Amino acid sequence: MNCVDNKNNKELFVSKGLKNTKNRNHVLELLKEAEVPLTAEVIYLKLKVLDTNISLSTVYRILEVFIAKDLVVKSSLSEDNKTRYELHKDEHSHHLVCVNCKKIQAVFHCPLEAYEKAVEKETEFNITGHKLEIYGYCPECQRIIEKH
Amino acid sequence: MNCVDNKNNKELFVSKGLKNTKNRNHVLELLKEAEVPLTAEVIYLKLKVLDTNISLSTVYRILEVFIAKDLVVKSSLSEDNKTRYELHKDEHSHHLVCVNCKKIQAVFHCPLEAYEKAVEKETEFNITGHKLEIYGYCPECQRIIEKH
DNA sequence: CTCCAAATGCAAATGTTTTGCATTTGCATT
DNA sequence: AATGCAAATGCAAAACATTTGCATTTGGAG
Repeated sequence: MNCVDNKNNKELFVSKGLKNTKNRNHVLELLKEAEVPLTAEVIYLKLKVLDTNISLSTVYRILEVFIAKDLVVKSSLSEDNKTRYELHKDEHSHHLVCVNCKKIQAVFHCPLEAYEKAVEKETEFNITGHKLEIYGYCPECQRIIEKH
Repeated sequence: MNCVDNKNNKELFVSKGLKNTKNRNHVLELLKEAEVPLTAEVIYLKLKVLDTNISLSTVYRILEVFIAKDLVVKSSLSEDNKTRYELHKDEHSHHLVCVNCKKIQAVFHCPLEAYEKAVEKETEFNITGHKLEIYGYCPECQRIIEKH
């Protein structure tokens, strides 16, 4: 089983051949709670605040191994040059990014299955996935901008 | 008019309030010829070869001003950490990336207009655009992998 | 409890992108 | 065509994000 759905962390780590460490638990918990993809630095800072002493390179290494084990995916085709990370879930969603305040919000339902099949036919690629990000102005920023 | 379609460079620069410089012409030409988004470094190296002496920071600055004037859009692939740049065209396309050899190929036809409208309704965002990347194995890599 | 490979922390190295500043260039104006 | 000035450029250094080397610590198998 590839995805992080309903499983306790220890069981998950063991099934992936990973040691069950404090740091990995913390990072995984943060990612589970997160509603949007997080940068390595944000993870590092959040854990610093929660007393935990983790080093930034450990955060990167944990994310790297999580990716290798298909627990996490890199996400964000985005503007800033920071890589963001999120859990690899079965139910896949996309992100709506406010171009003004940069707020990120998840959008469920993805209309691309049929499209992938069509592209597969047209290009002879064997399609394995896609990333989609949608940009626009969130309701709050629309109001702010209208006032000017 | 926002997009780079049929216009000579000088006219385009003037209409955007930009000086018509040798470097900007070279960068714009390269982007016009490119079939896939280019990194700043690739642009720099290609121009070096073509005798032109440009500095890497100038490449970055030109790309920055082209983005500000809506001539260019960033289109970073999440896999590598290099930002890529391509012309902002009216006819919009997406990219198909081989997860094995990293080859990039454009896909025309985009099925997302209706979806954008639906998301707009659902979220009250005012949608301005999206980025889509599709991943898979290209025909050549499929063959190579089958052999093993 | 012991032991060893795997995980971690820290500092230094890398690779990409940005910035400061002195010099050059495009172009509007004589 | 010559002049002046803001904008553009080159180069070196700075700023970031990410990765790596190495000495130390830790999880968990035996």
